[in-house]
Amino acid sequence: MPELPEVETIKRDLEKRLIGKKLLKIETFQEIFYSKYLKNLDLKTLLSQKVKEIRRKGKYLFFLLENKILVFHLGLTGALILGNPKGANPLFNKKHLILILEFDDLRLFFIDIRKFGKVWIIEKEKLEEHFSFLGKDALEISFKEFKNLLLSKNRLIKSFLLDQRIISGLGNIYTDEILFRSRINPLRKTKNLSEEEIKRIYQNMQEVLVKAIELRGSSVKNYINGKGERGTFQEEHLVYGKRGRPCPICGNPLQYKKIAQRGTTFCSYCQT
DNA sequence: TTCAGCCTGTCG
DNA sequence: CGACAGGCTGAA
Repeated sequence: MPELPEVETIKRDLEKRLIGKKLLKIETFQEIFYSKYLKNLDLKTLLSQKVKEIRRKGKYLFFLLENKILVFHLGLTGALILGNPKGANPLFNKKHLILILEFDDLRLFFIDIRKFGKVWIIEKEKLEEHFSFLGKDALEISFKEFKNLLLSKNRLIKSFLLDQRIISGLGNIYTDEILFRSRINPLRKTKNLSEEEIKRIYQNMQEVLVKAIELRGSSVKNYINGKGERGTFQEEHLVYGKRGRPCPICGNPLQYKKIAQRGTTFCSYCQT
């Protein structure tokens, strides 16, 4: 579900309304909640703290409270919605509700159909330490760093881009879109890429992500933003979810193959 | 580096 | 019914 552009959209929606608000109450709705969602529990320690800041790195969201940090990872189908998700949101179903965070005059709903999401609480000073495993955010990394990382590995470019420990934020939609626009076959090994090819990948990565954020993310199925609305970048998808359909450049049917354990759609003629 | 497994839903 | 789905983990 949410990749960098979707998580960024949610972040922007939430920070607009939550900064400075005080957390008054937390309700949980799943029996499995404590074991599955929360790494270290004790939600009570969060109460009566104000939201100072909301940050994102890769696909992680951090709510910085006064002396704790509440961390979310939305997995495949997690959603964070301000206001009551009933009504406008067709996705809403009580059995997918995981928790409600009640702020001064607002309620934040965390819902998750497939329950692959995660929530945990960390100490304020431990943010760096806990997330040092995570690679630089795809929008923050420089071309030079990107190129050096890429040449230091010898892996399939698709699996390289998906590996959150190297660069964070890309998932299956955006890697396929970036590789198609860069005319690079997802099976290429990183070490064999030329400077010019690396540049294409880097530039398309920046452009696709920026454009997708502008359009408030891709809603293929379940994704909705912090206001409970769909994004529109799916209308710009050239290959993702279009296997068998004609390649928008050459017209040959788009190929589909499992690469790096993920369904991958690409054009074997245009992507070399 | 592969692979099942974690879950629920949809589509053919 | 099987195949597949915006992700990630831990074990073989």
